[in-house]
Amino acid sequence: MTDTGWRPVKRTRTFEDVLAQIERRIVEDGLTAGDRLPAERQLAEQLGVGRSSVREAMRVLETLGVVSSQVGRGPDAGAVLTSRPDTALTDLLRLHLGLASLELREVIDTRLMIERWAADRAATARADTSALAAALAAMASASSAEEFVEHDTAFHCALADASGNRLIAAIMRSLRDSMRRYAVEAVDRLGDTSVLQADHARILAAVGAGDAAEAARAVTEHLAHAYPSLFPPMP
Amino acid sequence: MTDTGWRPVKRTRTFEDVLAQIERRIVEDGLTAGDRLPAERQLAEQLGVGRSSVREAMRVLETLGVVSSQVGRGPDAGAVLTSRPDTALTDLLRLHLGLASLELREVIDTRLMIERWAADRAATARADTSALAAALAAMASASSAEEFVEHDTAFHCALADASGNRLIAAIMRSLRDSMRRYAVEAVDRLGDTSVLQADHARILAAVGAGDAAEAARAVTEHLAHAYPSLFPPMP
DNA sequence: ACCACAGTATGGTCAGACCATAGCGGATGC
DNA sequence: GCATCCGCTATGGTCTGACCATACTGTGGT
Repeated sequence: MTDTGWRPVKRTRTFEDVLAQIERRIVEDGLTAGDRLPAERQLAEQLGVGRSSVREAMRVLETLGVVSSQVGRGPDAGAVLTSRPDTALTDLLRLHLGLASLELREVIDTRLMIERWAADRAATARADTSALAAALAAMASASSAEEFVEHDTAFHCALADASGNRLIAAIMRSLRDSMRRYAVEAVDRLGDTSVLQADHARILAAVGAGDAAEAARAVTEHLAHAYPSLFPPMP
Repeated sequence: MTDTGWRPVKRTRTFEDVLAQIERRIVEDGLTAGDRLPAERQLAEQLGVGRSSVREAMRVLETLGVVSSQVGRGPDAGAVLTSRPDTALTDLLRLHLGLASLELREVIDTRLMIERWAADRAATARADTSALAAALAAMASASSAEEFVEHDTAFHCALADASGNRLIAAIMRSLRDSMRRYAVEAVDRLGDTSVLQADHARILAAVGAGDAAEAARAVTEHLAHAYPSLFPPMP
């Protein structure tokens, strides 16, 4: 029962070693998006491992949105460092929603939190609102729920972008992407999108006017309109 | 320039097909954490692909915190569905911080946003504060910056847990894990942790008293104390 | 009833082969 | 001289088959 001083032998899979070495190289050499990694075969030989282990490490890095693999030959071929945290986050959320280890309520609450913050920031910073206005206009001419949600997503992602925080923007994009199905259902259930469009216009106006408090309020009420079942009218 | 009607042939790698089918099975069969996936060889045969493709799909799922592979034999061996979104998020953030595609400022801003929200929620819900109190006590007897940060992390994660939102809690845990290095530096720079400890006590008290506004204020000031360079004193 | 040991299903790894892709570069024709 | 074509080659993608380490299963002996 007492500590014998023995520790279980750390079982490090080969690809994890490869992963660690690649990460070390990224940090130490200061590699950034656009830089190339050695070819799989070359890396395998240099590290003294099989190509499959290198491939599994690459697969992990690709899943995390850090590298992108291109076949063929030339400067763009091979494993190139990228910066796509949002696709990785999207997959993460979608799978865990499917696994029921996350509930829609939790995702929407998170979205509300982020969006209030982003609206506040964007308004305070007097951010450029042209992308917001463009999405708003596109929404007005949407002819289906799918199309509406498409531009609605663009609007809200533009709001997150306007906050100036890329992590927030990436999380927002992922939340929207993984929720697309539920958003379309919500719009279908509502039937009429005029309330939502008015909300959007109000958000845009508040951000444009630099009124942070009003922007946050507008966002909050907008989500309550879109998901009335999750935000019951307060007494 | 105009649309010719031609679409680029979708290049679907085999492992992506495998991935899609596994995901479909998870959703359609309602699989959840604890359930087992077929063995790699069996899956490969049933899908008519090589084992390596199945392995790469497994690697992706493992990276996303959805499955966990165990060697050996028996009920616990093989690929078992799990629910570890936080480890996946941690890797994601750490790598992107290393890649310099995210800045520390963005991460800390995100943390402040989350923590204010969590404190508000925990206070409003009158959540159980025993985990917070335990971490606070442990911090008081810490003898090194590393140890202090360890319990500090526990405190803040407990706060996120108390919000009742697992996604928020997972993001919080990941933010802290990927920032550990910087947190230790910050504590070292401060030298004295008494201010931070007083902040923690204030947060705990506010949550315990159900004072949401005060809890959010306390959290905000706490982060300003911990990272004075990022939150310059307002005029 | 217990224990030791062979059996076996599992993931982990490697080696080698072949394919598809796409840029590179020399050969060819004008 | 220039443009075009076509083979070469480096790259990732995939499959096969083999072998190893691990850890449970079941059997047989005590």
